[in-house]
Amino acid sequence: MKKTAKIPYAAIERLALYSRPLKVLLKTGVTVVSSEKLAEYCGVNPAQVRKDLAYFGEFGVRGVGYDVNDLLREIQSILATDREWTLCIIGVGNLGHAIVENDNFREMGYRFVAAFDKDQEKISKRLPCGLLIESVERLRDVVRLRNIQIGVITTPPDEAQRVTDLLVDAGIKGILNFSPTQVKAPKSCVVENVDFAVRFEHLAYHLSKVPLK
Amino acid sequence: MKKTAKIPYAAIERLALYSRPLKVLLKTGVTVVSSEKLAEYCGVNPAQVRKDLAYFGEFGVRGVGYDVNDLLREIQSILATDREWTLCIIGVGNLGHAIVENDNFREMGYRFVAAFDKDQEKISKRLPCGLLIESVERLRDVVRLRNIQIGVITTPPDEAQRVTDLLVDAGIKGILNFSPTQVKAPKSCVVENVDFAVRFEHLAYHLSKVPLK
DNA sequence: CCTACCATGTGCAAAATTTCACAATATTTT
DNA sequence: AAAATATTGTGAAATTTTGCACATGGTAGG
Ligand SMILES: NC(=O)c1ccc[n+]([C@@H]2O[C@H](COP(=O)([O-])OP(=O)(O)OC[C@H]3O[C@@H](n4cnc5c(N)ncnc54)[C@H](O)[C@@H]3O)[C@@H](O)[C@H]2O)c1
Ligand SMILES: NC(=O)c1ccc[n+]([C@@H]2O[C@H](COP(=O)([O-])OP(=O)(O)OC[C@H]3O[C@@H](n4cnc5c(N)ncnc54)[C@H](O)[C@@H]3O)[C@@H](O)[C@H]2O)c1
Repeated sequence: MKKTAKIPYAAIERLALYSRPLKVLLKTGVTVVSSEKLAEYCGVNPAQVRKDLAYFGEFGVRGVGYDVNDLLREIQSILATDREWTLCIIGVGNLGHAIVENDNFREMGYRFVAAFDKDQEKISKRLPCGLLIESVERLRDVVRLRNIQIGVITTPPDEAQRVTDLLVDAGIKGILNFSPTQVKAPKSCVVENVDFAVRFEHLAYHLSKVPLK
Repeated sequence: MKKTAKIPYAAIERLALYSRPLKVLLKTGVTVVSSEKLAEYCGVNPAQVRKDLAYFGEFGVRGVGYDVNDLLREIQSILATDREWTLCIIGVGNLGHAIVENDNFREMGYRFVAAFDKDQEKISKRLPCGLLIESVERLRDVVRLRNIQIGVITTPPDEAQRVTDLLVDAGIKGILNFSPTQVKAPKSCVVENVDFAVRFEHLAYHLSKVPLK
């Protein structure tokens, strides 16, 4: 594999996808898996699986397949989920609550160490996970003090850019924005806009092409 | 534009993206927008905007741009969000709760008319939006009775395929699966797997490539 | 009515991504 | 130990998607 081949954006996302069945196989006691099986579990082409993995190294054994445990560790190392990340959430509404309380994220190494809101009713309340909701006015200080790397935005869309600017100003390195607007930040801060309502719209589009009987 | 050009999957998702700033412009009283502006708001190339729209028709006026109101309606018509869809949710945990309670979805035409869980503690409780949580055992009957078209899965991943099979059996036409596993269904049922934890992993990957100071 | 101007719609080239097909290599069978 | 079988890694082909560049058609001002 050419050393500096450009890695498709989609390949990274598929890597994450591959890790899901690997975890299940590991628990089930299966030790080896082929690109064909893995592809089947994830609904992709086997050559795609092999090529995606080949961007990062040679993890398989010809004629045999991939060692489940090894491959999972390799993928986690590539995706940097083998380490701890410190995060904060801004906007503790229904979605923010769901994300912060999700055990899965903790297991993946995402540790929420702060939660901010601007609603006086919510500030100073404690979440089930133990996290205290703080005023968004404290954001800058708290981000610096607790060395927070990633900010997750779950405010309404009209507040999202303002919150982004606050986060950037506080020196945050990455942002996940769940509000349905594209926020912008300087190159020093990596932004991922996650508008998952588009998936509803995508489904509706497909259903509208299909006779609904 | 060639009549039967194959429409890229990504084009559909971008259409949804374009609708977000259009709604804001409409509210702000702006009546006309150029592909350049729209592209800027959405972080894409202006030619891309024009080409995406051209798959479906000629919505603009040369030398002028697009009428905000008209374009929004066209997009909503294409994405079939100009009509009502009836949905149910399976798994009323934190995420399921957030989705059902989200006003935005209702405004987009997604009407949740049933919520199912298997937890006896939750069954028969009423959600803030007024929806009653019902036993998943009633799924088949309720789906048919209330003419439900789309099922949204927010159960843990190890239950997702079972729930999918139930939904398919009940005759559902589309499924949105939010659990981190790829569920499979016959071609008669359109499935959209929405594993948004991959976006966390994607961000972590990028941050690990960047010096974190 | 003519001219200057502007932004769309689109043919075509470029780039990116996916898939094929097979050489390479490990294991199992005879 | 040779043959048969299995499955990876990858160059090259096929396909898909994006972006350029400009003709086209509409507006506005004189
Ligand atoms: N709920 C969902 O299923 C869902 C799905 C996709 C996207 N979203 C988006 O996620 C965002 C949150 O959704 P939700 O359902 O949790 O809404 P919500 O109204 O329940 O929560 C929003 C929270 O943000 C807080 N907030 C507002 N402005 C703030 C600011 N400047 N600083 C700090 N906190 C602020 C509010 O006080 C509130 O607690 C919205 O943009 C929504 O469109 C939600
Ligand atoms: N919370 C998040 O931010 C988040 C993000 C991404 C993905 N997810 C995924 O979404 C799913 C739900 O997440 P959550 O945080 O809401 O979890 P949760 O534990 O709060 O909720 C799960 C709910 O599903 C119900 N359930 C379990 N099996 C069922 C069955 N067979 N039929 C009907 N109901 C059943 C449970 O009783 C519970 O109420 C999980 O798969 C999770 O991985 C969650």
